[in-house]
Amino acid sequence: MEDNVPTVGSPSSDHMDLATVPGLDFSSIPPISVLNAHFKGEEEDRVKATLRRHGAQLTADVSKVKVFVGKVGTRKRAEFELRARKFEIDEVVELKRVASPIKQDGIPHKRVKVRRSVFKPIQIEDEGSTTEEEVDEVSETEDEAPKTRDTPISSPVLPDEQPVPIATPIFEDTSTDDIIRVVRIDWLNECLSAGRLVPLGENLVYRGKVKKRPPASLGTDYASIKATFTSSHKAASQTQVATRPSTAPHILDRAKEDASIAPVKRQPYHHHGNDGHGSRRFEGRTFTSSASQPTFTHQTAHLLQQTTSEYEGEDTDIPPPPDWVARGLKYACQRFTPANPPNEVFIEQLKKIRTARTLIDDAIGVRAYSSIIAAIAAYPFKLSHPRELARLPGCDEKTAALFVEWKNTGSIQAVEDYEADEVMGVLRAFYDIWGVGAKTARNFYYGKGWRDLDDIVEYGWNGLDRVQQIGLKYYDEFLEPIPRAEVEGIAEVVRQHAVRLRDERVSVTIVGGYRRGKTASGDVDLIVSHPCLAATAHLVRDLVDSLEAEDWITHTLTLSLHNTSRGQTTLPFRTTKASGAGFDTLDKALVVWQDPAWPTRAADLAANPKANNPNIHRRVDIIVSPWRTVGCAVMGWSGGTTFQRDLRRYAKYAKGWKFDSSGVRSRESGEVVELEGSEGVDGPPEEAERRVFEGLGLEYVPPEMRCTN
DNA sequence: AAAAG
Repeated sequence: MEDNVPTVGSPSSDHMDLATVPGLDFSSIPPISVLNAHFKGEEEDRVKATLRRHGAQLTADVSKVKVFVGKVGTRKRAEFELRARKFEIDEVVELKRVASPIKQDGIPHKRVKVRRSVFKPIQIEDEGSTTEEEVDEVSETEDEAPKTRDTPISSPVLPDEQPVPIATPIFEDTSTDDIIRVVRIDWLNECLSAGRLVPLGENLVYRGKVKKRPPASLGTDYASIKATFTSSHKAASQTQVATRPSTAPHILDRAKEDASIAPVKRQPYHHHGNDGHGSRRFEGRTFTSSASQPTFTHQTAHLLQQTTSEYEGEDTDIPPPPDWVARGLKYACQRFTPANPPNEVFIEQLKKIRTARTLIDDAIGVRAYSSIIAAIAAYPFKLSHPRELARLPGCDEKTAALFVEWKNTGSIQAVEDYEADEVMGVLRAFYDIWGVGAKTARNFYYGKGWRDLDDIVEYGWNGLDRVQQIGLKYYDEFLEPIPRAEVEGIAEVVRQHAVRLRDERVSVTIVGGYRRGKTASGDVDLIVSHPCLAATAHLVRDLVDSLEAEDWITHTLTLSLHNTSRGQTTLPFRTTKASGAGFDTLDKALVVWQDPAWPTRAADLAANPKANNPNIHRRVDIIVSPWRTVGCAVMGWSGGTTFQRDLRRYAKYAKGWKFDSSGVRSRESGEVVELEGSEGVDGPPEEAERRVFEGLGLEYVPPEMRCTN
């Protein structure tokens, strides 16, 4: 496909032609620079070469550049790129566009959608690794990005904006202002196919007046990082003498700036979040995409070279790759991941970047970082050289660059930015409400204009659903870690009730973080089972009723009986899409738990029948599994998130199966694969779990070695 | 959209 597609004029510019088009001359256009975001491989070099061959004044000098070209789909993205390069744009000259529905009403959801599809996240090198449930994931993965526009393709620029398109020089400005433009790369292709300069039209994504240009840069870009990195020696000679721009004052400045525009509080109906610059400028900071972090890009080029040169000649000191790397095992379920790995401190930084990705609702970025984190967490040596890192699955030179930055400066700019960003703090607080995800958190901030939890309570309480109200009511309590002893106590209560409801043969297995060995858990996850198939039918409901009757359960957040209503069979493969990635395959109750007993209870109640129970509220998940698939249930609920995701991917790609906590099916025939026998195993659920590992062809991984998060 | 790992 690559070679057959006509290259010139390819709208995505993926195939910039190498030929020189006679008569095409860019020399009249102002100094131009290429935005490297979203470029793959040699692409950026090809674009630059093409421009150069046609006489363009290519420059890396931020004091001169007037035009940026790149894969930039939206105004917002353009703003971001400029901001990231430390341009201060004083005034945005709005491009008037015809009938752009999104622009008209500025619906935040749509903006998010558009923006998200525009940037390309860290790439994971292995073929299908970004996909778990490929249906919904592949579609939102890369490539379609540059084609996404926030205006209809045909929407012309209004006449007053570009008076007489063809006759007038394309980049002429009437004013003496320092005008900067961001132009979509497609324009270049259109020029190439036309054989002459064509009007910018819709390819002019952004135009603004520069208030302040950034200090002179190092002129190094990402391509050279890659080159340096891959070449492994002789880096020092290319190293330019340069110091890292002092970031501290900059951050402070911006923090101040941010504070100054920071919201007058309590204006729930005044949507200052949407329309002005106010909050939009917070979106898509450095952490939106490490693929395009010019802030550290040229700094890092230097740093990486520096590090690489520091390590020159020490290649032999790099430890041989661990067995799982050498054998090319790329799934987290194929290796041991302990709780406190040697590179924990670095991993903490990456987790913050991932959190930022979560909060900007960038699922792909979250997955990419999760893979990276999981791989590093399984790496048994303290990382000393970036090249060690880059051989791990999911990691590449960008990851290595982060490592170098962290190693050499003790911090990572993207993390600093995230932590200094007030908006992220607010979003994070909202996200921590049970029942509120990234979308809702963002809507609270950008849509409703709320700035803290009090705002929600004060202005939004009635708009919350029941579950969110509960989440907010017990906000602090749910964030309190639960000690192991208390987890065990809760499990024991559940067991007693289950025994009372059925018989002595019930089993309660504590899964989740507890089983991975955490000293304290965020919630309690229990798998309840019974060797008799009939005994587990409707058991969740019976349990909830019973525990509620004794005041252990104060609220039921969700109760699902899907499995029972299906006759407790393994979730069918090719079911309706709505049944999702397997969340509601087993019967379960997500409840709020509280110990009903307290020392002075009797007296308190005597004095006041409505006396308050002072005990802390806890989140408890009670999952009921039929015996014949408990192994899958226990396995599916014990690992860290990435372990689980990779387990599904492994089952899919290595076995052609669909793994689910309610069992395993063949993707080909749709038939149940009975890894635990048709009636389940004789031993305890842990024994059944071992059988599942065996059946999947996996080495047993003890739960304490599934700490991929 | 959100909940689980």
